Amino acid sequence: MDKQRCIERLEKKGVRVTSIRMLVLDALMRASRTMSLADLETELETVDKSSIFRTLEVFEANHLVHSIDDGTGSMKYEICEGEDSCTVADMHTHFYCEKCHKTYCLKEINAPLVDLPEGFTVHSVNYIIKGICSSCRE
Amino acid sequence: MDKQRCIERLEKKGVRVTSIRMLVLDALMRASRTMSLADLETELETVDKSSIFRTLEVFEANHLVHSIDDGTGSMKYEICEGEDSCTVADMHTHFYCEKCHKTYCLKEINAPLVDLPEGFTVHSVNYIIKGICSSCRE
DNA sequence: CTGCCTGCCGCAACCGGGTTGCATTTGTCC
DNA sequence: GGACAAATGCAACCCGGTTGCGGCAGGCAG
Repeated sequence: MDKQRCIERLEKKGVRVTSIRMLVLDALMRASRTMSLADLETELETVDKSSIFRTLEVFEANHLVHSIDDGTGSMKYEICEGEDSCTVADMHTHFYCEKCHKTYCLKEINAPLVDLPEGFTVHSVNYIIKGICSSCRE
Repeated sequence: MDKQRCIERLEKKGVRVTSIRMLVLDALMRASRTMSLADLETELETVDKSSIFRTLEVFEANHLVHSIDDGTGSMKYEICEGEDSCTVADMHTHFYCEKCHKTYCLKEINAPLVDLPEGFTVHSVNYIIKGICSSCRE
């Protein structure tokens, strides 16, 4: 685990450093894709799910992670790339594979933004494509 | 209630006509926006939620309605416009108001479709914008 | 008409993800 | 060290969705 890097990141956002926060942050940093609360629970056997849940709350409030609802019924969490907070323009596309049930981050593809009717204010955008991923179709 | 219209729609899809199916279909046809299972439960006081649930399953399987996950934790249902099944190209944008908690169908705005990396097959697209709707910002 | 069979429906119980209340532990500051 | 605040673990709860099962209704055969 890259202890130093975790501590830096936490301190940079003014989040108090604790052992659990290190564990959760590290797991998310190592993950190549999004993780659900259940994923984290499995990986961090010793940690209670409510602690993970509250940790994620804190992380999200401090723009360390953002959450994605991929429509599977369980929220996915992903570490924020930029050092600063994620804006609407930064939101990227996610792809949910209906076969292997993984949610991919297509970081290189920004979520498209359509024009809204008069009077609508945008806070966030959620763009999920469902289908079969490249490794599942053989 | 436009009884005749309901019967037509059901028969056209080969769905057996029952009183409950009429009620659910009618409620959805009258709705100007998406409805959740809970919304339907409230509107159709006399009908059990499991019956509504199973009715919606049948409707969805027969392309009478489609479901949208707006990220609020409760699925929304919306009557299919076209007489035939909804394709990816037909999917339109939805807008969730964080103040009044309603999900709007922006029928005139098709969901954008981005290019995916090699090997990914698209089945469906979910495009939700969250923010404040025009009637909530005064 | 009668009986059978299939599908629809209501009830109650269940499930899983998320959330909360509360007591305990940990950490910080003086 | 002591006091106070924050973080954590545990257990219970909540809510939307889902299922098992028994009862009912409607269509069809005899």
